[in-house]
Amino acid sequence: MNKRLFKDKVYTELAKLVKALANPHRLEVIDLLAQGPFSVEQIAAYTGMSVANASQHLQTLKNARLVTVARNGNFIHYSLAGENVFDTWVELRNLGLAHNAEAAKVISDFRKGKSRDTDLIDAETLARLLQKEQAVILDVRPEEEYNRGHIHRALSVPLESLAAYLKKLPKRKLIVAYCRGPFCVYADEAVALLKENGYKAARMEEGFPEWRQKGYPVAQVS
Amino acid sequence: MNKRLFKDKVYTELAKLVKALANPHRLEVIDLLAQGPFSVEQIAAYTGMSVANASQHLQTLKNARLVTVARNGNFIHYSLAGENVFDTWVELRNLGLAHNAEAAKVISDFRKGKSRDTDLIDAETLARLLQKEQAVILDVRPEEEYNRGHIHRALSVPLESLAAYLKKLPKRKLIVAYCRGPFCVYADEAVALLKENGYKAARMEEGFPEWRQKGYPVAQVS
DNA sequence: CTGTTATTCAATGAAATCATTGAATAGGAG
DNA sequence: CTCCTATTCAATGATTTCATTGAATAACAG
Repeated sequence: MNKRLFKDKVYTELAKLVKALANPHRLEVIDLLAQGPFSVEQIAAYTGMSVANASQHLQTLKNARLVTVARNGNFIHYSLAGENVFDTWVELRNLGLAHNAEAAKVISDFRKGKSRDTDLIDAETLARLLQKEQAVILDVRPEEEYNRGHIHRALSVPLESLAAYLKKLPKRKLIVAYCRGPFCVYADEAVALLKENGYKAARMEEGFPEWRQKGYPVAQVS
Repeated sequence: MNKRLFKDKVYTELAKLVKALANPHRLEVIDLLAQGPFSVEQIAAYTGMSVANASQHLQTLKNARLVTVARNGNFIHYSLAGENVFDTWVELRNLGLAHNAEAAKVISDFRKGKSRDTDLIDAETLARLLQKEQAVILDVRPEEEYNRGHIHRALSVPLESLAAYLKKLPKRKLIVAYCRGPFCVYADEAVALLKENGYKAARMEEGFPEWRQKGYPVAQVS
């Protein structure tokens, strides 16, 4: 076989894979599916797409073998096709944040809108605090996602329940909120609310999937 | 700011980055630039593009901050914008080979065309052989690339010179050829030629950039 | 079986990507 | 300054991507 023909084929095949990732909606879907399986309807609702549109994007992800399908009664649940799909997404995300000043700015602007100085701690720091029992950890995702797996000792306090839950929290300890990932806004809103009420609060920069990826302690059914 | 608007912005920005990667020519350019800086003319020649077309693709890579530009006399040299660009490319490549059976097949078919049973060894194995001095390592890339950096103790034997070089090689030791990366075909052709002439030969699956990425010993001007 | 619900499919038009062509620039050589 | 060469730019048409719409499937409930 011709050398050039061979290379054309190889890079074209790889480009197909990358093309399947090269769309904002599909990236968001992958980010969401890192939490676990979701139905088309749920995916559409979470990402603000019409169901038909979500379905189409899911087809292209499926054709690229990035997601897998499982029928569950009347529903069809999509999941990431493997650990390495999430790993690649994280790699792309980090590259984007490092090289695309615009993306980094969008995030920091948004955070500034939520509270004057947002305290951010990374997974490594939180792991240390957890070990020394120096922090209360709040999982502010929907309870369903908490039930699928969460940081060891984290409490499930979905954002809607936080206001009612406030008085149960200690004022002296640091309250750390986390949610799905670095782009998830629940944690930012939780921290803002906590601070308004005089608590010491911070958000973990990453989300649950990153925590698990790094091998820190989790509680998980499976 | 609206939550959905924020997410749209973030994922759109990231998708721009991924879109810049989502093209066979641009992937090949990144693979090539992993060897070091090249001029537009060289890039066009190596990848089989017209100069104008290569230039356009380089512009989109530049706009995404994936490559950097440096003027050198009359020429303009493009380089990868950082270590992590190569890391991401490797991640995407691996994901592609793992999830896209078609891509894996194209490669294995091509290798089968070169020799009955292609002996492949990975960087880890070669590192062990190198340490025990049990292999002769041939760098079959163009000499210019060898000069920029190569595996410790590797000999520069560009493919064209291999036939003339044959008699200097020992028949008892294993001869390991490597080139730019897993898609580089020089090494396959070198191994085929070596085997035809009764040598024990294998190719290292990865290329020089991967070897360096993994932290194995290199000789390098810097 | 019939009706219901979740999902997919097919068709459409708007927008973006791509390769080619030929002209424009910008810097070095003489 | 003028010529030369490497690179970029602008315009064109072909192809692909994308969201929307409404119809088609496929599995479950009764």
